Amino acid sequence: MIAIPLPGQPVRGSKSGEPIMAVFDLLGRTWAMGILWTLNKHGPSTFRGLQELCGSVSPTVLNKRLKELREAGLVERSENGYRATAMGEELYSMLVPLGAWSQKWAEVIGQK
Amino acid sequence: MIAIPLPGQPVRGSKSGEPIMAVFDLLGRTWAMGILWTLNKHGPSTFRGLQELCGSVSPTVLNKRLKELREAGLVERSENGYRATAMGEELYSMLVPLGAWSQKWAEVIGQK
DNA sequence: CCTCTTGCTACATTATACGTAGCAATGCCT
DNA sequence: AGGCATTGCTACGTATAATGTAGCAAGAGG
Repeated sequence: MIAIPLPGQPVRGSKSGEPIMAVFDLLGRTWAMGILWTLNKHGPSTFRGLQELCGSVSPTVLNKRLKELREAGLVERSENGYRATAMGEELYSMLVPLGAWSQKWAEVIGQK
Repeated sequence: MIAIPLPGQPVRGSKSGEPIMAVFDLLGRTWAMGILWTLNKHGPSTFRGLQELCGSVSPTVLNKRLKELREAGLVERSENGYRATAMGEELYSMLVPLGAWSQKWAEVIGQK
């Protein structure tokens, strides 16, 4: 198994070690952005809570993603379950514009 | 093979059909963001040119991603090779802040 | 002790990604 | 026309990742 993507190391998808490529690797795994999105939108959640909020995520993948996100310092465990760290919230805030963009994109694609 | 992720349909990672989930699926595949990033940073590139710029992408994956990105209306073919569409550039502009964030993240992680 | 919830792990199946090889088409150049 | 280089892929075998169902160990509450 390839390691959890961290800056300064070759990652799945790129061998340059550029931080942005580590981010792309980290986020470019099933449910990674979805989990970050959900955690920030709904606040802290338990493992099972996240499973329900995400709807169709298998516990295997959820567990892997949570481990990776925790190791990357974006998610941590609290008394209320998993929650985003300050870094995680910052990253989330950069994903937020994607939400609005995706609506627009949906319209454009739909018109084809 | 699951279809190319489009809004309004269940996608890999989510069955809700929300556009944002389609975006997460589309971008959450190896090299998808990397290609978008490279195309916008270096301008239009040929297939082989992209292969070199990306460094370690296999033609199989590059071809798949390009097909998906074209179908999603983010990339198109021009006389100078592949290039980002207006929509693609817009999406790219939302990824740009990630570049700066990733530098900061690299420092924080590195200090551990 | 029994039951419920939580946070996982096991395992078998399917889907993706990787990497090397190479082919068909086009554009030179002689 | 013949030969060579470049481009945009496709084939194919292997390796890695994701899915989905089942279920177990630990803790809380009665």
